[in-house]
Amino acid sequence: METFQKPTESELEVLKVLWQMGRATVKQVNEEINKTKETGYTTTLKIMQIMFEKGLVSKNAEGKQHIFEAKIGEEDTQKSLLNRFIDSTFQGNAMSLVMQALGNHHASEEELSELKKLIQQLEQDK
Amino acid sequence: METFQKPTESELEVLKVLWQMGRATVKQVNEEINKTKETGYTTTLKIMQIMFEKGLVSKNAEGKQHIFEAKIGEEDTQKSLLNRFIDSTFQGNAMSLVMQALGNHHASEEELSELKKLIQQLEQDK
DNA sequence: TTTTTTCTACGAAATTTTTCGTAGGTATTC
DNA sequence: GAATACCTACGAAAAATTTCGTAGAAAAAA
Repeated sequence: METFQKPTESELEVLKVLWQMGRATVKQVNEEINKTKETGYTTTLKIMQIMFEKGLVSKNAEGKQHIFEAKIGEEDTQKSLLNRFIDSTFQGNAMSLVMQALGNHHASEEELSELKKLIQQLEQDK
Repeated sequence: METFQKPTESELEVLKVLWQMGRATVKQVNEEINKTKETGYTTTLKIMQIMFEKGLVSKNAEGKQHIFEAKIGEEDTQKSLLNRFIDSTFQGNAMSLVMQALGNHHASEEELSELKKLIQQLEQDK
């Protein structure tokens, strides 16, 4: 996993759209974002230009418009942000985060059994 | 749990110290923070003054100096920030966060058995 | 080919967060 | 009681992030 600059909140919103769509124009990204939050086209464009400079996305001219793609993966990004979050908010105590997340959010039976499977694996890897 | 404004990164650092120490002066907080990150006294003071205005901490004059205390609890704050984080980074998928956290961080046997206990509880509460 | 529409580039304004200098007040020391 | 040390208040600068207006190029329509 390559290291990358921490994306800002706005950048993360863009990334989410790109992860979901694969590749998209500024217009498409902006439309998606506007489903949640009113944002001008040039605002989204600017964010994406900055992201390009930072190497978070790639650009591909196709006619006059540019097609963007995320250059950092969803899992890698989540992992990196998660580590930072655990450090900053849970004092590095990952288990405490896990317990809280489990306690506060409803989990289906299926999810729980998947989780148990993972725990078994972890126990074996000792 | 009362709602409160999201603390910024710097404010969170102050809160961590206050949670740990219970009550503390600006000087003490600043010294703690300086173990990780060089920061001027007035910087920390200003942050804490802003936090006071936001209602994140309480102040108590004792002689010429002020004693501060966190007004929001550690667990409540973690919970609130965690929910926000799950939404912003994991698209609301708490399980996905749990699995990643478990996978990336070493868990002791004790922690794992505690976790299993929690899962059992959750299964019973169905 | 002219007009209109659609995009990007760029720069600057607005906002939020962080940092710090300076002034002034209170206690302590000499 | 004057000098010194220690704290807080305040305001403003600096830095980071977000927002948007305007200009101009490319494509499409007329």
